[in-house]
Amino acid sequence: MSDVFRALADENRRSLLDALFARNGQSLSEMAEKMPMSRQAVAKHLAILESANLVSTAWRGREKLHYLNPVPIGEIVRRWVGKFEDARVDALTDFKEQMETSEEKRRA
Amino acid sequence: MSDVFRALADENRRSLLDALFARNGQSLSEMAEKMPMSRQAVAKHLAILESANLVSTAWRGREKLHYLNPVPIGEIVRRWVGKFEDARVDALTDFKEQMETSEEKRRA
DNA sequence: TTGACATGCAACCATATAGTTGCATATGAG
DNA sequence: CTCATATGCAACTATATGGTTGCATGTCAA
Repeated sequence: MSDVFRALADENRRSLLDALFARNGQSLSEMAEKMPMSRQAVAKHLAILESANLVSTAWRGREKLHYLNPVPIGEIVRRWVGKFEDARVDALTDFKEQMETSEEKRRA
Repeated sequence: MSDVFRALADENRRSLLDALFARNGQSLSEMAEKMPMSRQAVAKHLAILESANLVSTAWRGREKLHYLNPVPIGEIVRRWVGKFEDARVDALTDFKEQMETSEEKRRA
């Protein structure tokens, strides 16, 4: 899981996912052309996405094709984030109560 | 948005969010006690969470209290991740088709 | 077979990040 | 007032990260 967040932390890697979202199954060179960096740099980013299981790859001859991972990647993130989202309203309540409490303390 | 992912990329920062989830409105020292690092290190992490809008703070006297941000933080992440999740089934289809295509090419 | 193309591997570099320590400042308690 | 507590600020360090370049390897095509 930490791998997923780390992988998503980089803007360039999110761009790569966007590119695959636009057209799935692209080769490394293909993706590298659109990015403002060397092919090797892109290869590293894709490797990180792959090891975070956000992207899976398949060889076709000498080309390495990249696919948005068919595994429900989002679930991991959503589950973790969702936990906090569910607490949202309570948190707001806590926050306001706390603010009021400190107000009272100040006046006291 | 990139700030959010970057902020979440660190395990220690996720722990801090967990700690606030367990008990909202803790002071810096309070949170630092539970973490395996100096108070200053924790302060930096909390500052990052705060600037990513994941945590908001309020002073009560000399204590700085930390709250899970009442703003729907999850929305950002969920929306972004959800985009890819929606593409999940299609991606799987693409992937399989591509595999089969390369099979055929190989046999040809 | 030979050459061009696609990728991988390794060394290297600059900067960002996560941590430290030491000291300064502000507030609450006695 | 004075002292302890809570936090902030700044300098410094080590390692991680994102990028580069050069060369090796593997595969398709003529």
